Amino acid sequence: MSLRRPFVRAGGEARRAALIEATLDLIAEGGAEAATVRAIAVRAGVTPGLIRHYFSSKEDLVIAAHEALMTALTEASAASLSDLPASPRARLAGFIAAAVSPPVTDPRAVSLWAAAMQTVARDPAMRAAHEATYLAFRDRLQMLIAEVLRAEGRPTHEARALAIAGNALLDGLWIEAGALPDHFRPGELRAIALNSFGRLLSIDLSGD
Amino acid sequence: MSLRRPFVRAGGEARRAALIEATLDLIAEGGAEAATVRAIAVRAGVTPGLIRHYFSSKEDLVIAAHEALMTALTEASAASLSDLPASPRARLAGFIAAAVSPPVTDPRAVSLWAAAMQTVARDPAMRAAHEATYLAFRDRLQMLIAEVLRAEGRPTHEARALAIAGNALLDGLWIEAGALPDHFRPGELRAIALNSFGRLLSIDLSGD
DNA sequence: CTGATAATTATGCAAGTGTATAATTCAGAC
DNA sequence: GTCTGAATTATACACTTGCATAATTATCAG
Repeated sequence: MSLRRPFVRAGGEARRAALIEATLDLIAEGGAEAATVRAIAVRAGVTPGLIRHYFSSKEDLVIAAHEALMTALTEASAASLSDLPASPRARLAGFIAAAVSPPVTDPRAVSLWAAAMQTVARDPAMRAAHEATYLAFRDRLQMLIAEVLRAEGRPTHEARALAIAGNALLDGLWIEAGALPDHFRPGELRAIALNSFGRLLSIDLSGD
Repeated sequence: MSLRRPFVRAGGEARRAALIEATLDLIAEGGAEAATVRAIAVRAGVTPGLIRHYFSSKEDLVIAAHEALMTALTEASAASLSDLPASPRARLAGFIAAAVSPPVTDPRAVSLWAAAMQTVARDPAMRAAHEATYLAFRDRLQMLIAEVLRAEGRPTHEARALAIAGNALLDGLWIEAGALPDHFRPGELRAIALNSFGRLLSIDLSGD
Protein backbone atom coordinates (compact mmCIF):
# COMPACT_ATOMS: atom_id res chain seq x y z
CA MET A 1 0.00 0.00 0.00
CA SER A 2 2.93 2.28 0.50
CA LEU A 3 3.15 3.92 -2.89
CA ARG A 4 5.71 6.41 -1.81
CA ARG A 5 7.06 8.27 -4.79
CA PRO A 6 10.47 6.93 -5.85
CA PHE A 7 13.29 9.39 -6.25
CA VAL A 8 16.94 9.75 -7.15
CA ARG A 9 19.46 11.78 -5.23
CA ALA A 10 20.74 14.70 -7.19
CA GLY A 11 22.98 16.02 -4.47
CA GLY A 12 23.78 19.56 -3.56
CA GLU A 13 24.58 21.83 -6.47
CA ALA A 14 22.45 20.17 -9.17
CA ARG A 15 19.20 20.30 -7.21
CA ARG A 16 19.92 23.80 -6.10
CA ALA A 17 20.40 24.89 -9.70
CA ALA A 18 17.25 23.05 -10.79
CA LEU A 19 15.17 24.82 -8.15
CA ILE A 20 16.60 28.17 -9.17
CA GLU A 21 15.91 27.45 -12.83
CA ALA A 22 12.32 26.44 -12.06
CA THR A 23 11.83 29.63 -10.06
CA LEU A 24 13.12 31.82 -12.88
CA ASP A 25 10.96 30.02 -15.45
CA LEU A 26 7.82 30.54 -13.39
CA ILE A 27 8.49 34.19 -12.63
CA ALA A 28 9.23 34.89 -16.28
CA GLU A 29 6.05 33.16 -17.41
CA GLY A 30 3.54 34.28 -14.83
CA GLY A 31 5.10 36.95 -12.68
CA ALA A 32 6.30 36.69 -9.11
CA GLU A 33 2.92 35.52 -7.90
CA ALA A 34 3.11 32.40 -10.05
CA ALA A 35 6.26 31.20 -8.34
CA THR A 36 4.62 29.43 -5.41
CA VAL A 37 6.48 26.84 -3.42
CA ARG A 38 4.32 24.08 -4.84
CA ALA A 39 4.60 25.24 -8.44
CA ILE A 40 8.37 25.49 -8.14
CA ALA A 41 8.52 21.98 -6.75
CA VAL A 42 6.41 20.55 -9.58
CA ARG A 43 8.50 22.33 -12.21
CA ALA A 44 11.68 20.99 -10.66
CA GLY A 45 10.24 17.47 -10.42
CA VAL A 46 10.43 17.48 -6.67
CA THR A 47 8.34 17.69 -3.53
CA PRO A 48 7.65 21.08 -1.90
CA GLY A 49 9.35 20.16 1.33
CA LEU A 50 12.68 19.72 -0.43
CA ILE A 51 12.93 23.43 -1.08
CA ARG A 52 13.34 24.05 2.59
CA HIS A 53 16.22 21.58 2.59
CA TYR A 54 18.23 23.69 0.18
CA PHE A 55 16.99 27.15 1.07
CA SER A 56 16.16 28.48 4.49
CA SER A 57 12.99 30.11 3.14
CA LYS A 58 11.23 30.83 -0.10
CA GLU A 59 12.50 34.38 0.02
CA ASP A 60 16.01 33.00 0.21
CA LEU A 61 15.38 30.97 -2.94
CA VAL A 62 14.03 33.97 -4.82
CA ILE A 63 17.06 36.03 -3.89
CA ALA A 64 19.38 33.26 -4.99
CA ALA A 65 17.49 33.07 -8.28
CA HIS A 66 17.90 36.80 -8.85
CA GLU A 67 21.61 36.61 -8.13
CA ALA A 68 21.97 33.70 -10.53
CA LEU A 69 20.13 35.59 -13.26
CA MET A 70 22.11 38.79 -12.93
CA THR A 71 25.39 36.97 -12.69
CA ALA A 72 24.53 35.00 -15.82
CA LEU A 73 23.73 38.20 -17.69
CA THR A 74 26.88 39.92 -16.52
CA GLU A 75 28.99 36.93 -17.48
CA ALA A 76 27.30 36.66 -20.86
CA SER A 77 28.47 40.19 -21.54
CA ALA A 78 31.90 39.54 -20.09
CA ALA A 79 32.34 36.32 -22.05
CA SER A 80 32.67 38.35 -25.21
CA LEU A 81 35.72 39.99 -23.68
CA SER A 82 37.93 36.93 -23.83
CA ASP A 83 37.19 36.38 -27.50
CA LEU A 84 38.11 39.89 -28.47
CA PRO A 85 41.38 41.29 -29.73
CA ALA A 86 43.62 43.19 -27.42
CA SER A 87 42.91 46.70 -28.68
CA PRO A 88 41.12 48.67 -25.95
CA ARG A 89 38.74 50.22 -28.44
CA ALA A 90 37.80 46.89 -29.96
CA ARG A 91 37.29 45.39 -26.52
CA LEU A 92 34.95 48.15 -25.43
CA ALA A 93 33.04 48.00 -28.71
CA GLY A 94 32.58 44.25 -28.37
CA PHE A 95 31.40 44.58 -24.79
CA ILE A 96 28.84 47.19 -25.76
CA ALA A 97 27.55 45.23 -28.73
CA ALA A 98 27.12 42.11 -26.61
CA ALA A 99 25.10 44.01 -24.02
CA VAL A 100 22.37 44.95 -26.54
CA SER A 101 22.27 41.70 -28.52
CA PRO A 102 20.91 38.24 -27.81
CA PRO A 103 21.18 36.34 -25.56
CA VAL A 104 21.47 39.27 -23.18
CA THR A 105 18.56 40.98 -24.92
CA ASP A 106 15.90 38.47 -24.05
CA PRO A 107 12.28 39.31 -23.15
CA ARG A 108 12.44 36.73 -20.39
CA ALA A 109 15.42 38.42 -18.83
CA VAL A 110 13.77 41.83 -18.94
CA SER A 111 10.60 40.49 -17.36
CA LEU A 112 12.60 38.82 -14.62
CA TRP A 113 14.62 41.93 -14.05
CA ALA A 114 11.45 44.01 -13.70
CA ALA A 115 10.07 41.58 -11.17
CA ALA A 116 13.24 41.86 -9.14
CA MET A 117 13.32 45.64 -9.48
CA GLN A 118 9.98 45.81 -7.79
CA THR A 119 11.28 44.18 -4.63
CA VAL A 120 14.64 45.95 -4.59
CA ALA A 121 13.04 49.06 -3.18
CA ARG A 122 11.92 47.47 0.07
CA ASP A 123 13.90 44.28 0.62
CA PRO A 124 17.42 44.96 1.96
CA ALA A 125 18.74 41.54 0.98
CA MET A 126 17.40 41.97 -2.52
CA ARG A 127 18.87 45.43 -2.75
CA ALA A 128 22.24 44.12 -1.66
CA ALA A 129 22.15 41.51 -4.42
CA HIS A 130 21.11 44.09 -6.98
CA GLU A 131 23.80 46.51 -5.85
CA ALA A 132 26.48 43.87 -6.15
CA THR A 133 25.60 42.79 -9.68
CA TYR A 134 24.92 46.35 -10.82
CA LEU A 135 28.26 47.59 -9.55
CA ALA A 136 30.07 44.57 -10.96
CA PHE A 137 28.81 45.39 -14.43
CA ARG A 138 29.44 49.09 -14.10
CA ASP A 139 32.95 48.60 -12.75
CA ARG A 140 33.78 46.36 -15.67
CA LEU A 141 32.53 49.03 -18.02
CA GLN A 142 34.48 51.70 -16.18
CA MET A 143 37.71 49.72 -16.52
CA LEU A 144 37.19 49.26 -20.23
CA ILE A 145 36.51 52.96 -20.63
CA ALA A 146 39.59 53.88 -18.62
CA GLU A 147 41.72 51.62 -20.80
CA VAL A 148 40.46 53.34 -23.92
CA LEU A 149 41.13 56.80 -22.48
CA ARG A 150 44.59 55.75 -21.37
CA ALA A 151 45.40 54.36 -24.79
CA GLU A 152 44.46 57.72 -26.27
CA GLY A 153 46.64 59.55 -23.81
CA ARG A 154 43.67 61.23 -22.16
CA PRO A 155 42.96 61.67 -18.45
CA THR A 156 40.76 59.06 -16.78
CA HIS A 157 39.14 61.14 -14.05
CA GLU A 158 35.88 61.20 -15.99
CA ALA A 159 35.69 57.43 -16.20
CA ARG A 160 33.21 57.14 -13.34
CA ALA A 161 30.68 59.57 -14.78
CA LEU A 162 31.10 58.03 -18.22
CA ALA A 163 30.53 54.57 -16.79
CA ILE A 164 27.35 55.70 -15.04
CA ALA A 165 26.02 57.31 -18.19
CA GLY A 166 27.11 54.42 -20.38
CA ASN A 167 25.59 51.88 -18.06
CA ALA A 168 22.32 53.82 -18.01
CA LEU A 169 22.35 53.94 -21.79
CA LEU A 170 22.88 50.21 -22.09
CA ASP A 171 20.24 49.51 -19.45
CA GLY A 172 17.69 51.64 -21.25
CA LEU A 173 18.39 50.14 -24.64
CA TRP A 174 18.34 46.67 -23.14
CA ILE A 175 14.93 47.28 -21.61
CA GLU A 176 13.50 48.78 -24.77
CA ALA A 177 14.79 45.89 -26.83
CA GLY A 178 13.25 43.38 -24.45
CA ALA A 179 9.94 45.13 -23.97
CA LEU A 180 9.27 46.37 -27.49
CA PRO A 181 11.40 44.25 -29.80
CA ASP A 182 9.28 45.08 -32.85
CA HIS A 183 10.01 48.80 -32.68
CA PHE A 184 13.60 48.57 -33.84
CA ARG A 185 15.19 47.42 -37.06
CA PRO A 186 17.67 44.56 -36.79
CA GLY A 187 20.98 45.88 -35.60
CA GLU A 188 19.57 49.35 -35.03
CA LEU A 189 20.07 49.24 -31.27
CA ARG A 190 23.59 47.93 -31.70
CA ALA A 191 24.46 50.77 -34.07
CA ILE A 192 22.87 53.33 -31.77
CA ALA A 193 24.73 51.99 -28.76
CA LEU A 194 28.12 52.08 -30.49
CA ASN A 195 27.49 55.47 -32.06
CA SER A 196 26.29 56.99 -28.78
CA PHE A 197 29.20 55.59 -26.81
CA GLY A 198 31.53 56.99 -29.42
CA ARG A 199 30.09 60.45 -28.93
CA LEU A 200 30.21 60.16 -25.15
CA LEU A 201 33.91 59.35 -25.34
CA SER A 202 34.65 61.46 -28.43
CA ILE A 203 36.04 58.34 -30.05
CA ASP A 204 34.94 56.39 -33.10
CA LEU A 205 33.88 52.89 -32.09
CA SER A 206 31.92 51.88 -35.15
CA GLY A 207 34.87 50.77 -37.26
CA ASP A 208 37.46 48.06 -36.54
CA MET B 1 -24.72 45.35 21.47
CA SER B 2 -24.85 46.09 17.80
CA LEU B 3 -21.74 48.25 17.30
CA ARG B 4 -22.00 48.27 13.57
CA ARG B 5 -19.45 50.62 12.10
CA PRO B 6 -20.98 53.93 11.07
CA PHE B 7 -20.32 55.14 7.54
CA VAL B 8 -20.98 57.92 5.12
CA ARG B 9 -21.96 57.47 1.53
CA ALA B 10 -19.35 58.73 -0.86
CA GLY B 11 -21.17 57.79 -4.00
CA GLY B 12 -19.82 56.58 -7.30
CA GLU B 13 -16.76 58.40 -8.59
CA ALA B 14 -15.20 59.47 -5.28
CA ARG B 15 -15.11 56.01 -3.75
CA ARG B 16 -13.89 54.56 -6.97
CA ALA B 17 -11.00 57.02 -7.07
CA ALA B 18 -10.18 56.40 -3.41
CA LEU B 19 -9.97 52.66 -3.99
CA ILE B 20 -7.69 53.18 -7.00
CA GLU B 21 -5.46 55.53 -5.04
CA ALA B 22 -5.21 53.06 -2.17
CA THR B 23 -4.29 50.31 -4.60
CA LEU B 24 -1.51 52.35 -6.19
CA ASP B 25 -0.13 53.34 -2.79
CA LEU B 26 0.05 49.75 -1.65
CA ILE B 27 1.63 48.46 -4.85
CA ALA B 28 4.22 51.20 -4.71
CA GLU B 29 5.05 50.54 -1.08
CA GLY B 30 4.95 46.77 -0.94
CA GLY B 31 4.67 45.44 -4.46
CA ALA B 32 1.71 43.83 -6.11
CA GLU B 33 1.51 41.19 -3.41
CA ALA B 34 0.84 43.83 -0.77
CA ALA B 35 -2.28 45.06 -2.50
CA THR B 36 -4.69 42.56 -1.01
CA VAL B 37 -8.39 43.18 -0.94
CA ARG B 38 -8.31 43.68 2.80
CA ALA B 39 -5.32 46.02 2.78
CA ILE B 40 -6.87 48.12 0.05
CA ALA B 41 -10.08 48.39 2.03
CA VAL B 42 -8.26 49.49 5.19
CA ARG B 43 -6.25 52.08 3.27
CA ALA B 44 -9.40 53.44 1.67
CA GLY B 45 -11.20 53.51 5.03
CA VAL B 46 -13.74 51.01 3.88
CA THR B 47 -14.84 47.41 4.30
CA PRO B 48 -13.45 44.72 1.94
CA GLY B 49 -16.84 43.80 0.59
CA LEU B 50 -17.33 47.25 -0.84
CA ILE B 51 -14.66 46.68 -3.43
CA ARG B 52 -16.85 44.15 -5.12
CA HIS B 53 -19.56 46.75 -5.31
CA TYR B 54 -17.44 49.05 -7.47
CA PHE B 55 -15.30 46.54 -9.33
CA SER B 56 -16.36 43.17 -10.64
CA SER B 57 -13.16 41.62 -9.31
CA LYS B 58 -9.86 42.53 -7.77
CA GLU B 59 -8.14 42.12 -11.12
CA ASP B 60 -10.58 44.64 -12.54
CA LEU B 61 -9.55 47.11 -9.86
CA VAL B 62 -5.85 46.58 -10.51
CA ILE B 63 -6.29 47.18 -14.23
CA ALA B 64 -8.26 50.35 -13.54
CA ALA B 65 -5.48 51.48 -11.20
CA HIS B 66 -2.81 50.95 -13.83
CA GLU B 67 -4.80 52.84 -16.40
CA ALA B 68 -5.25 55.72 -13.97
CA LEU B 69 -1.52 55.77 -13.29
CA MET B 70 -0.55 55.80 -16.94
CA THR B 71 -2.85 58.64 -17.85
CA ALA B 72 -1.70 60.61 -14.81
CA LEU B 73 1.96 60.22 -15.83
CA THR B 74 1.22 61.18 -19.40
CA GLU B 75 -0.64 64.28 -18.35
CA ALA B 76 2.04 65.29 -15.86
CA SER B 77 4.62 65.00 -18.62
CA ALA B 78 2.53 67.12 -20.94
CA ALA B 79 2.06 69.76 -18.27
CA SER B 80 5.80 70.11 -17.63
CA LEU B 81 6.40 71.12 -21.22
CA SER B 82 4.24 74.20 -21.13
CA ASP B 83 6.25 75.71 -18.25
CA LEU B 84 9.52 75.63 -20.14
CA PRO B 85 11.19 78.73 -21.62
CA ALA B 86 11.25 79.44 -25.29
CA SER B 87 14.87 78.77 -26.28
CA PRO B 88 15.15 75.29 -27.83
CA ARG B 89 18.31 74.54 -25.90
CA ALA B 90 16.82 75.68 -22.60
CA ARG B 91 13.65 73.72 -23.28
CA LEU B 92 15.56 70.52 -23.92
CA ALA B 93 17.79 71.07 -20.90
CA GLY B 94 14.78 71.68 -18.67
CA PHE B 95 13.05 68.59 -19.96
CA ILE B 96 16.13 66.45 -19.32
CA ALA B 97 16.73 67.85 -15.86
CA ALA B 98 13.12 67.26 -14.90
CA ALA B 99 13.32 63.65 -16.00
CA VAL B 100 16.09 62.80 -13.53
CA SER B 101 15.00 64.94 -10.60
CA PRO B 102 12.22 64.67 -8.04
CA PRO B 103 9.32 64.26 -8.22
CA VAL B 104 9.84 62.23 -11.38
CA THR B 105 12.70 60.41 -9.71
CA ASP B 106 10.57 58.86 -7.04
CA PRO B 107 10.98 55.32 -5.69
CA ARG B 108 7.23 54.97 -5.78
CA ALA B 109 7.07 55.74 -9.46
CA VAL B 110 9.93 53.39 -10.26
CA SER B 111 8.34 50.62 -8.25
CA LEU B 112 5.01 51.09 -9.97
CA TRP B 113 6.70 51.20 -13.33
CA ALA B 114 8.50 47.94 -12.59
CA ALA B 115 5.27 46.32 -11.53
CA ALA B 116 3.65 47.35 -14.80
CA MET B 117 6.70 46.30 -16.81
CA GLN B 118 6.40 42.83 -15.41
CA THR B 119 2.93 42.33 -16.84
CA VAL B 120 3.66 44.00 -20.15
CA ALA B 121 5.33 40.84 -21.39
CA ARG B 122 2.24 38.67 -21.15
CA ASP B 123 -0.76 41.00 -21.18
CA PRO B 124 -1.50 42.46 -24.64
CA ALA B 125 -3.77 45.22 -23.32
CA MET B 126 -1.08 46.23 -20.86
CA ARG B 127 1.55 46.22 -23.60
CA ALA B 128 -0.57 48.42 -25.82
CA ALA B 129 -0.97 50.96 -23.05
CA HIS B 130 2.73 50.88 -22.33
CA GLU B 131 3.73 51.29 -25.96
CA ALA B 132 1.55 54.34 -26.22
CA THR B 133 3.06 56.10 -23.21
CA TYR B 134 6.59 55.10 -24.13
CA LEU B 135 6.27 56.41 -27.66
CA ALA B 136 4.56 59.57 -26.47
CA PHE B 137 7.51 60.41 -24.25
CA ARG B 138 10.08 59.52 -26.87
CA ASP B 139 8.34 61.49 -29.59
CA ARG B 140 8.25 64.51 -27.34
CA LEU B 141 11.97 64.16 -26.76
CA GLN B 142 12.57 63.74 -30.46
CA MET B 143 10.72 66.95 -31.23
CA LEU B 144 12.76 68.87 -28.66
CA ILE B 145 15.97 67.48 -30.12
CA ALA B 146 14.91 68.33 -33.64
CA GLU B 147 14.16 71.89 -32.58
CA VAL B 148 17.63 72.26 -31.12
CA LEU B 149 19.27 70.86 -34.26
CA ARG B 150 17.19 73.11 -36.44
CA ALA B 151 18.09 76.15 -34.35
CA GLU B 152 21.77 75.29 -34.86
CA GLY B 153 21.29 74.95 -38.60
CA ARG B 154 22.05 71.26 -38.53
CA PRO B 155 20.20 68.40 -40.29
CA THR B 156 17.55 66.59 -38.30
CA HIS B 157 17.70 63.15 -39.89
CA GLU B 158 19.49 61.80 -36.84
CA ALA B 159 16.77 62.93 -34.46
CA ARG B 160 15.18 59.51 -34.24
CA ALA B 161 18.36 57.70 -33.26
CA LEU B 162 19.26 60.48 -30.84
CA ALA B 163 15.82 60.29 -29.25
CA ILE B 164 16.13 56.54 -28.80
CA ALA B 165 19.54 56.87 -27.23
CA GLY B 166 18.55 59.85 -25.12
CA ASN B 167 15.41 58.17 -23.92
CA ALA B 168 17.39 55.08 -22.98
CA LEU B 169 19.87 57.21 -21.10
CA LEU B 170 17.12 58.95 -19.16
CA ASP B 171 15.37 55.67 -18.46
CA GLY B 172 18.53 54.09 -17.11
CA LEU B 173 19.42 57.06 -14.92
CA TRP B 174 15.84 57.33 -13.71
CA ILE B 175 15.75 53.70 -12.72
CA GLU B 176 19.06 53.73 -10.92
CA ALA B 177 18.15 56.92 -9.10
CA GLY B 178 15.00 55.25 -7.87
CA ALA B 179 16.57 51.90 -7.04
CA LEU B 180 19.88 53.00 -5.52
CA PRO B 181 19.48 56.62 -4.49
CA ASP B 182 22.41 56.46 -2.07
CA HIS B 183 24.96 55.72 -4.76
CA PHE B 184 24.91 59.15 -6.29
CA ARG B 185 25.79 62.54 -4.94
CA PRO B 186 23.05 65.19 -4.98
CA GLY B 187 22.78 66.62 -8.45
CA GLU B 188 25.27 64.13 -9.84
CA LEU B 189 22.71 62.41 -12.04
CA ARG B 190 21.39 65.71 -13.31
CA ALA B 191 24.88 66.83 -14.24
CA ILE B 192 25.64 63.52 -15.91
CA ALA B 193 22.39 63.62 -17.85
CA LEU B 194 22.98 67.15 -19.16
CA ASN B 195 26.64 66.53 -19.88
CA SER B 196 25.93 63.27 -21.70
CA PHE B 197 23.13 64.78 -23.77
CA GLY B 198 25.44 67.60 -24.66
CA ARG B 199 27.99 65.16 -26.02
CA LEU B 200 25.38 63.17 -27.88
CA LEU B 201 24.24 66.33 -29.65
CA SER B 202 27.66 68.03 -29.71
CA ILE B 203 26.05 70.99 -27.97
CA ASP B 204 26.65 72.51 -24.57
CA LEU B 205 23.53 72.19 -22.41
CA SER B 206 25.01 72.84 -18.99
CA GLY B 207 24.74 76.63 -19.13
CA ASP B 208 21.61 78.76 -19.46
C1' DC C 1 -42.90 61.19 7.48
C1' DT C 2 -42.32 57.19 4.80
C1' DG C 3 -40.69 53.99 1.51
C1' DA C 4 -37.37 52.66 -1.74
C1' DT C 5 -32.94 51.80 -3.20
C1' DA C 6 -28.26 51.94 -3.60
C1' DA C 7 -24.29 52.02 -0.58
C1' DT C 8 -22.09 49.85 3.03
C1' DT C 9 -20.98 46.53 6.69
C1' DA C 10 -20.76 41.79 8.63
C1' DT C 11 -19.94 37.05 8.35
C1' DG C 12 -18.42 32.93 6.41
C1' DC C 13 -16.14 29.81 3.25
C1' DA C 14 -13.25 27.15 0.09
C1' DA C 15 -8.90 27.34 -1.88
C1' DG C 16 -4.16 28.40 -1.66
C1' DT C 17 -0.04 30.08 0.90
C1' DG C 18 4.60 29.15 3.40
C1' DT C 19 6.52 26.33 6.73
C1' DA C 20 7.34 22.90 10.44
C1' DT C 21 7.99 18.17 11.51
C1' DA C 22 8.09 13.33 11.11
C1' DA C 23 8.60 9.37 8.31
C1' DT C 24 11.04 7.12 4.57
C1' DT C 25 14.66 5.85 1.20
C1' DC C 26 18.71 6.13 -1.36
C1' DA C 27 24.03 5.90 -1.67
C1' DG C 28 28.27 5.31 -0.06
C1' DA C 29 31.71 3.84 4.04
C1' DC C 30 33.37 0.30 6.54
C1' DG D 1 26.07 -6.79 4.12
C1' DT D 2 24.81 -3.58 7.16
C1' DC D 3 25.07 0.89 9.16
C1' DT D 4 24.58 5.61 8.87
C1' DG D 5 23.62 10.18 7.47
C1' DA D 6 21.89 13.04 4.18
C1' DA D 7 18.40 13.57 0.67
C1' DT D 8 13.73 13.17 -0.18
C1' DT D 9 8.79 12.46 0.55
C1' DA D 10 4.55 12.84 3.26
C1' DT D 11 1.44 15.07 6.28
C1' DA D 12 -0.38 18.61 8.88
C1' DC D 13 -1.12 23.34 10.50
C1' DA D 14 -1.97 28.12 10.97
C1' DC D 15 -2.75 31.84 8.23
C1' DT D 16 -4.11 34.58 4.18
C1' DT D 17 -6.42 35.18 -0.02
C1' DG D 18 -10.49 36.52 -3.02
C1' DC D 19 -15.21 36.20 -3.17
C1' DA D 20 -20.19 35.25 -2.18
C1' DT D 21 -24.10 36.27 0.46
C1' DA D 22 -26.99 38.23 3.85
C1' DA D 23 -27.99 41.92 6.97
C1' DT D 24 -27.99 46.86 7.80
C1' DT D 25 -28.11 51.83 7.01
C1' DA D 26 -27.78 56.30 4.86
C1' DT D 27 -29.89 59.23 1.64
C1' DC D 28 -33.21 61.12 -1.22
C1' DA D 29 -37.84 61.42 -3.64
C1' DG D 30 -42.67 61.81 -2.86
